[in-house]
Amino acid sequence: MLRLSTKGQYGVRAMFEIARGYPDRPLTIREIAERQDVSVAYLEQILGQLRRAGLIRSIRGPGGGYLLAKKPGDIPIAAVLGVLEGPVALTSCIDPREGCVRVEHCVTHLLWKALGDQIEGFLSSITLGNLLAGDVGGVPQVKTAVKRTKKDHATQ
Amino acid sequence: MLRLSTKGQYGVRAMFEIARGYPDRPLTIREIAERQDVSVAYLEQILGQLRRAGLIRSIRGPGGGYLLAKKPGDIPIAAVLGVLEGPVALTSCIDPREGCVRVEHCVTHLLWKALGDQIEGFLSSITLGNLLAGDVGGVPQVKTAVKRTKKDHATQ
DNA sequence: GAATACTTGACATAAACAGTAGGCTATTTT
DNA sequence: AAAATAGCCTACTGTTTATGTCAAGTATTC
Repeated sequence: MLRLSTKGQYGVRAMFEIARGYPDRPLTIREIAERQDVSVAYLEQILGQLRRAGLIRSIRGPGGGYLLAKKPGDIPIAAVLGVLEGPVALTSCIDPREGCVRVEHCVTHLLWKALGDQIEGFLSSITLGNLLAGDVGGVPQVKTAVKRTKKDHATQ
Repeated sequence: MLRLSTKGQYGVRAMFEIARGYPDRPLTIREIAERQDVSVAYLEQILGQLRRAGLIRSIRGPGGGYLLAKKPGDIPIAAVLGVLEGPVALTSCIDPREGCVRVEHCVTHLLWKALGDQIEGFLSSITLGNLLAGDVGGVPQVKTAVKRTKKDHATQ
């Protein structure tokens, strides 16, 4: 369940490659494609989206390529995925572009909303900088996001 | 990004309806279908899977219908979705049924793994019982799951 | 002005999703 | 026993989305 599209995956991996060269060395599409084993043509599409969104910038002509538009630490994974796949919207019920016709009847609405926020929060908390440093998954398990009965106070 | 299939959504909603009748009143497919506005034929498939997985049990003949096989508090949402959609596997890289050919090269592997665990943990922490009680999303934002570098101390 | 590299949009294919259809079996009621 | 009720099972199909490919063009540098 909940599979991420390859587009999103490739996008993140491409950004990672570009980040490695930051700040001086522009990477050509060809280099990225080879290192991450993705077709050049497909990458063009992906990088195009990311560029238009302002996450990277391109330099044309010989010696050109792609560069990050900001510092790696300022680019959360959520931003990359947001550009390539739109907002986290587990159900059409939640999607801001559609809306829920039956919010008040929809018991599960809150559930999907909460999970979506959880995911969004997680992806926002991790930047390309973290990825470069290998700073991922430091906290294996997070406390439950359910408010249990009053007596159980969050220990953290 | 990360859309949940309707099958999973319907499944959870159906389980919720069944849970409302717990423990005495069996619900017919027809009732569930009407209340949750899903086709009977489609629901049959879904409930069949849930039944074979042991989450619900059925009673045939007049007066029959579906009942929860356990207490609502013992059925986490993760179990329902797991049956209907398989394990959380954001990437084929993570899917236990496929496996990753390039684990050590795959920088993002850890990232997807961590996110998957996060989601799994969340969905495991919420049961049908919580849903019945409206106990969802009590904690809107969870602390970041990334261990930041020492110099950048989290301001919040 | 030639080489390099990015830009754009149309198109092809395959897989997954979402749902339908139809017939069958079990149980209860009359 | 017959009829009515309710679940059980499998196959099929239309639609959408994902995943790319291809071809032709534009900008920049050497």
